[in-house]
Amino acid sequence: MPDATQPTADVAHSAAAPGEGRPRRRYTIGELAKVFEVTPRTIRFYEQEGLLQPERRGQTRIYHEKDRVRLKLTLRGKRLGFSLAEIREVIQLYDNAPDGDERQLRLMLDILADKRAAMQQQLEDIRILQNELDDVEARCQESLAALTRQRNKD
Amino acid sequence: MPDATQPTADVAHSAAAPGEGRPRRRYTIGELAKVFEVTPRTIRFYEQEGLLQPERRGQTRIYHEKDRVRLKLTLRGKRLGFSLAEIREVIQLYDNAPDGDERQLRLMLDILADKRAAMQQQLEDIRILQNELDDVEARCQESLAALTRQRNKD
DNA sequence: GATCAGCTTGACGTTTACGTAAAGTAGACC
DNA sequence: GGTCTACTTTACGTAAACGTCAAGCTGATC
Repeated sequence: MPDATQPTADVAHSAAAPGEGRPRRRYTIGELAKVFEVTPRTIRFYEQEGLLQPERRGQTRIYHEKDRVRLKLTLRGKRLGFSLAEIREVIQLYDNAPDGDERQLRLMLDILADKRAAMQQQLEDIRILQNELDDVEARCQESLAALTRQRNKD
Repeated sequence: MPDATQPTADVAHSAAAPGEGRPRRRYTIGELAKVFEVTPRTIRFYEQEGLLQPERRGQTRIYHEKDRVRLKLTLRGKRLGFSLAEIREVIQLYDNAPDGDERQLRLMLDILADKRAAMQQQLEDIRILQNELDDVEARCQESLAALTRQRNKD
């Protein structure tokens, strides 16, 4: 099932560098994993698939806000049934502002239209499924009410 | 990507039995496959997974309206990122009107609430993703407009 | 009656998205 | 300096959802 749980995803832990204006939060892989309720393995895998590009301090990875946002986007995409490859596409859309080429821009707009159509279809699908759930629930409630009436007859 | 294409799924082919009121449509596996744009293999697999129970005429499968509806439901579920196991659950919810047991009924209502929560989360996810797409599109349009202005300066 | 399209059942292969275990490293603490 | 804990890479394993043969049956048509 597309998991309905969504993390608040804001932890206060690493310190701001002294004399620095913005907090400039940094995360270890374990912290991010805990926050989003995934395993470190998953996060490394996403990196391997080109969805994340954390900084390296020697051998260990250091994640910044950008990475956190990307991970969040990734998990959201997964809840919507996107494959990692598709999510990567979206991410590349997102931070490739193709300023130069007009052909590129038009292509991008086309792709966006496609994604938008997919979203639209999803909305429709959800609407229908919700109706079906309503249906089942109504029948359940009815059965339950019938049972209760039955019992009160005594 | 959750496929945005959705088949109209109404073909006129098999005949109604003579003297019968309703059309009583029947489908071969190939017909269903074509209508929904999946392979026969997929449909057999869904049967193996307990999502479909077509009639058998000797060795060959015969699909009725009920099967068509189930297949449609299944594909809709897939577009929403449900696993086949979860879809089977929903289907069982759908045609198990548990008239008898109160405990069963209450459990069913709980499960329904869960599914409903998942749907709700999906709606939220879609809303957010649509906003992000809007964002990217706006940037694209802006770049494009800038290019056009540039060109018109000549 | 041969051929052909479309159905059937195995059975093994493939992709995706990780899980899991092994073996090593690096910093913090006693 | 030993011990933890949390990180690292490498590598093999696995579940889900089919794809892809292979080999055979079956009804229609030439």
